[in-house]
Amino acid sequence: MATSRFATVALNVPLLPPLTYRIAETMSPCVGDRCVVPLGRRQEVGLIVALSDQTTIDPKKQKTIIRLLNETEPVSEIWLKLTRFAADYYQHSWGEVSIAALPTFFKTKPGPKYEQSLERLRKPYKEKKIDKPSGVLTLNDEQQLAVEAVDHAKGFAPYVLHGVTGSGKTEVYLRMMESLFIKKPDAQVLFLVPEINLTPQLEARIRNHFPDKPMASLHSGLANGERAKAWLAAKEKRIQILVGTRMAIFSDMPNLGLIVVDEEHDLSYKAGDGIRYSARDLAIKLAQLRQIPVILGSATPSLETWSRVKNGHYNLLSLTKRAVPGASLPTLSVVNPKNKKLIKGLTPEVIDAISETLQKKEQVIIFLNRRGYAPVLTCPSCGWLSKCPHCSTYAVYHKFHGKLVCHHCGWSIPVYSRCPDCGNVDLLPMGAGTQRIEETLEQLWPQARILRIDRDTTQRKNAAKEAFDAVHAGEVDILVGTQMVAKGHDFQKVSLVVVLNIDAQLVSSNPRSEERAFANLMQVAGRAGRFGLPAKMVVQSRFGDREIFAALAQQDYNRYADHLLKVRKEENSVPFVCQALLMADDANIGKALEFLKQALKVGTDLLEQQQNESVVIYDPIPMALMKLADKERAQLLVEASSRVAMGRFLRHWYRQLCEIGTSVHWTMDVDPMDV
DNA sequence: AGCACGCCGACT
DNA sequence: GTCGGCGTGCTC
Repeated sequence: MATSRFATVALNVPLLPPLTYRIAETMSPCVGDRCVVPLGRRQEVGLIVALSDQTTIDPKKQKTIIRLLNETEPVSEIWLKLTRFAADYYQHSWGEVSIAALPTFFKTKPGPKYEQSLERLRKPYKEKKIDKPSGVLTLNDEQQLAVEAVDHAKGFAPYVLHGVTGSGKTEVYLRMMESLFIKKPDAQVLFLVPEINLTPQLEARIRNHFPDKPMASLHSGLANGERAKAWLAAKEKRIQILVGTRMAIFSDMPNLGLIVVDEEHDLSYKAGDGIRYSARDLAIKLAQLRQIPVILGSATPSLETWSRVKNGHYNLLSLTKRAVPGASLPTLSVVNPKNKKLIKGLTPEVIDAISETLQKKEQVIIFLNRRGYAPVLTCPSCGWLSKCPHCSTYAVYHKFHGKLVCHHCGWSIPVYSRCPDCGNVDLLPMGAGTQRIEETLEQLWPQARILRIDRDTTQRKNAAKEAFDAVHAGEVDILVGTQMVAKGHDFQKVSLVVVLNIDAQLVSSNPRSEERAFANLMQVAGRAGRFGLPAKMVVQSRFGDREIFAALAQQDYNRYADHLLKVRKEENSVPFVCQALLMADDANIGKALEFLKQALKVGTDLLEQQQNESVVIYDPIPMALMKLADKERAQLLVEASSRVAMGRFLRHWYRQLCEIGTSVHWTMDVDPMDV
């Protein structure tokens, strides 16, 4: 076979399509190989995406590949297709996406110890101890049906596994994997999870179930070397099961036979910086490219996913029964704190319910989505407020560390002993976070054993695990914390769940906010009454008559999802429209807005020229959190009636935006989560 | 994105 | 006279 003379190379450069390089006589590269090429004055690692015998490039411009990096197999054609799709969809160059998708080791120019490092990466994983061989659980009929449906699937087959908490979704995933391995013993499985440190027992459970299937995990908590190792092991088929966070979607698994996206509604699947991709959406694309099944699992599927079930694009697998025998739903009561005598923010109903539960020697969970002691510190004499100097928000008072901390930019300062404006020594915390509730609980029930779980108490490695273990062991009477208290743990003796301060999420301007509130409420409700104890849930809210609480009382996701879809349809909101967000930031909001105004003008002209009537561009507005880390931010919302129309517009618009070329920094977010 | 080139203000 | 500010433009 004649060797090609030119290679087209994707490089991590914005806007730039892959560039064509000469191939030295001594090289015989493949599509998918990495290489080092000259680019301007520097040298970069690129990815060969095509080979050819001729080129239209001016010979004076032509340069030659410096080094071919083919000590590892080239990336697969499907991997290239996936990154190319992501590049087009999220408006970046192919090179930006494909190079960024590689672990650091594979995208940096090889140093003198490159070969040794590669060798080290290929060292086999240490055999992990198996705690106990897992017993064979009997599946109920719904679970059995779900497993069989996927077992019989041919080619690309997207499924939604909708199961209430405690309905045994994990067991179903395991059996789906099992039946794949029976048919194809060398198959690979990609198992995506939102955050790996909150699911420590999941990995162990998979390992116990498949003791002879090599497995690895891939997430941002790993060192660069570990990431490269897992990536390479997946690529070289030395592992068959990869459990990972969103970044794992860019693994190249040649024998991939099944993708699982657990808790598919979770926001962490959407990348918030750099290339803002959705790993869940790319998982669908990848399954399509590989012609395999993909399972989106959740107790509260996102409305995007639910609407695709409704219009027949995804197959629904329902688990309606709690797999744990004797498990019951908590009875819900919503208490309006308005006009009530509150004791440190707690209504009498909540206080009584806690006392009762403690008397019965059962456990209480208190869910409050706000960490710290108080969201703001104030001076009653002059009105001073603890503003963050770098953001348009307040610094949260953390009493135990004696600090004011900005939760947005991380700025922190030892707390003032007197008001910095007027010198008054009596500064007053306003509102309550988890720390303050913990303190209140200690005062009201001095004999109770209280444990707080939030980002502040779980920073240390294993801290989260130890805390949850303590709850399991029954060493805790009251567990108070943020969303973390709601993440999949089987607490035995919880018979009361209290929710404080959910109202902010019910009156937000973000259309997805209420949907998220519901997911949080359902999840935390699922913690109670797992083992036959009659359980109660008390929510403090001023909006007790809303549909959300009626649905929550019945644990009826379908009812609520259908209701929300109807509302969204009437409002012509997501998922009935596609959105993209253009965000600009600058030290000065005026400059950011000025850029967006130009962008609006350019976009409007473009739409006219395209005769594209299915796209609407709204006026630029300052963002809700206008100032963040000394940058003032504004945004421009674009809505389209279809992805195709949106894509057509964005592609041209993006080019023109680059040509505007102001000094203002800007980014684009396709399918944004925070509008 | 880098990294050059290039054309105007304040410095040894 | 040069050092350096960041606007503009290119990278096979």
